[in-house]
Amino acid sequence: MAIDTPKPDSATPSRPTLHTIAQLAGVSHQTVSNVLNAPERVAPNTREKVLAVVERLNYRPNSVARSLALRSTRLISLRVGDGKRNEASILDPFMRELARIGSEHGYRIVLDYADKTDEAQIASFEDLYARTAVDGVVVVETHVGDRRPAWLLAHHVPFVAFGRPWGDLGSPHAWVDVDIAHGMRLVVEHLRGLGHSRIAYIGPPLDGGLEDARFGGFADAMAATGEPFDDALLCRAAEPSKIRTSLRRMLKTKRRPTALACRDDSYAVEASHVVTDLGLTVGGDVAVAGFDDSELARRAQLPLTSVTQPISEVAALIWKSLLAQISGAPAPPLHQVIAPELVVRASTTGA
Amino acid sequence: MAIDTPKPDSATPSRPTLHTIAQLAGVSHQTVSNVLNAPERVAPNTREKVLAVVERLNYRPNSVARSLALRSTRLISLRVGDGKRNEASILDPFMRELARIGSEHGYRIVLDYADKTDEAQIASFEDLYARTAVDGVVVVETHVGDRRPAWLLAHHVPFVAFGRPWGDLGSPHAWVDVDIAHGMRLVVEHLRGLGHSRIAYIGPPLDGGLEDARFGGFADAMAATGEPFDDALLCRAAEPSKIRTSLRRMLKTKRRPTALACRDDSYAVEASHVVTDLGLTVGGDVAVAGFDDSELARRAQLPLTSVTQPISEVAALIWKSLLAQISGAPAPPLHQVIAPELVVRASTTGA
DNA sequence: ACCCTTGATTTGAACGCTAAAACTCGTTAG
DNA sequence: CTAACGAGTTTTAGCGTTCAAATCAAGGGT
Repeated sequence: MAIDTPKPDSATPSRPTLHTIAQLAGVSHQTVSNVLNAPERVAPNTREKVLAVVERLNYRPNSVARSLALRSTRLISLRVGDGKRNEASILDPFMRELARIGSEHGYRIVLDYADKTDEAQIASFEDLYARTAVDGVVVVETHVGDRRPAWLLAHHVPFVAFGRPWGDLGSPHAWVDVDIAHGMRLVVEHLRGLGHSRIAYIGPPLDGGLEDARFGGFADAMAATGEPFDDALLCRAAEPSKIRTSLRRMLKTKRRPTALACRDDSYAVEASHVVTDLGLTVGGDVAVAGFDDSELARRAQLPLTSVTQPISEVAALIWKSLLAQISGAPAPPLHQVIAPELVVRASTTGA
Repeated sequence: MAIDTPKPDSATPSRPTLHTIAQLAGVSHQTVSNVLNAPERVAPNTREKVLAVVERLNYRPNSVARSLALRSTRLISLRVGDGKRNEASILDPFMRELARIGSEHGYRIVLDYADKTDEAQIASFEDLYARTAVDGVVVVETHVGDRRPAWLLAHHVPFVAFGRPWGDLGSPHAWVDVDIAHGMRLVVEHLRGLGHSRIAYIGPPLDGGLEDARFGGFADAMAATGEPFDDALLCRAAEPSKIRTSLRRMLKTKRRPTALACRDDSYAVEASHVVTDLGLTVGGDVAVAGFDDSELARRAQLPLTSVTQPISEVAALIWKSLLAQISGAPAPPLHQVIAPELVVRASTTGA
């Protein structure tokens, strides 16, 4: 058995392989593999002998070769966009959290760039699938009429959606979502507890999905805790400038709201600006509550009462389901809503 | 030549391989490979024949097998942390931009979780290196005494740093950085142009690197454009609360500053709050300028004048250098500072 | 007619790993 | 005394590509 003549002095010293270790330890390559993957199969003293060499050369199995043999990349795809049109600020910390938890299981997140449209994302999935480039996918920003879950399901790609399947909660795919209605209820109960009865809702137009749930949660909680919601106190627009003018008008009316429940921190910040511009005080004259507990909320002039998105729990559940799907264990798909929590700050209680 | 008996009806239909295509097209697997990678080598009519099958089956070469044969993963590692301690907000859009540009070259960004310490990150590199898990690395948040570049250099790992090598600008590794001194000069010139002579600097303590450059750029520009910087107008602290008390005191003095140049938008937001708390107006009584042009700046009560971080250009240069290093082309390492631009908003010009 | 070239294609080996089958050899049972 | 066993180990055969060398067919020149 000829021993490879080592290359003279290549710039990049070639890394050791199973074969290298095997030769140095005087065993076969498979024994080395066993030491690493199924130590109980090999006799204690050969194990020691092999491990000594492994450690000396700081050997680690080549992950590409491993992926080929095992048909598993240990990579999960997460789509990113150009971030131009206000892609939810909650996604960045979520991404980190996914990466963090994944690393505990030997998995990594790979960023796949694609436009926001379902078609673009499905084209991306198609590519990843055909090339077996990832073991699974995390889908974010689900919406009404979302075509992605059906495609992934049809192609047996392991995936979990962050966001419920609008329209069909019983869809046979795994998803996790935050209980927005509950979050809104917490906001309403908090404001009611402070004595507010005229509470306005500030948000974007309905979309048949997420926005309906947010507003619906708010309206339901209003009805359940006292005087139901008064439509005159609705301020709904997509553009910040429209929000401003519309809210300004509302705040000038005789029976103006004493509290504003906002769709998210971004709207809440906008609303706060209007309040102070009118010479009113946030937290004093008008209570303002946001949603998401983003940096925006924490860093506002008067820190905003908000609702935390439990992204750690969401990420943990997503991994749990993903890993289960990948391992092929037959299990009922994950369908879970997680209750968020209220964070009370000065914007509702006053300074 | 026996044709594989197709498995009856496996749940996941196995994807076509080169071999599959070859059989259906009646050629050898290598010809199929050539059609895909070096079309000029194969006769036009066989090419057509093969392409027809490729398209019919929607075949794409398995990227793992390709990686193994080519010894290239087309993956670049970017470290992420838990985001707990305020990891620069500029990094999130930067990450997206890296992913976007990479996708144009068939490369992807993979998130590798590691603590902020150099040691933790080097341990991560070591692992990636030994397993040949990536083709290169993007290093961010360089600092004084950074141990990462030396390690990567010693192991011939292609990498580019976003951030100059503090202490040794001639270091033989590739880096890109934003010309912070120039950014500060733009701020100072802008404020001078508005007639301000008493301009304060608000920032964290010096660190011998980045912070010195920021403050130095400011002080130099001050000296170059009129009255040099007055040490009494320095407000330096790491904690937001200390910034607040210290700035409050400064603004109550007889010769208070009429403008505040801040280390970044985060400090600027903090400073703005102090200004309005004292009953003064931002943009009127006191001009406030930030740095980074982050969401915080755009969404402030009075939008902040700030300095844009040219992350698109930075990302583009990083890819250019990375790809060059990976291709092995001998080229002088990239050492480049990019000039940022000033974005004037109401916080300095008044509403 | 013969050899040499050229272009198109195929064959064989390699990339570095794992799974499964095959082999060794000291024990134990029949 | 031999057959069966089983723990430990090696051998063989992939995984799906690419690269390098080998083969083949068709001309072209002498």
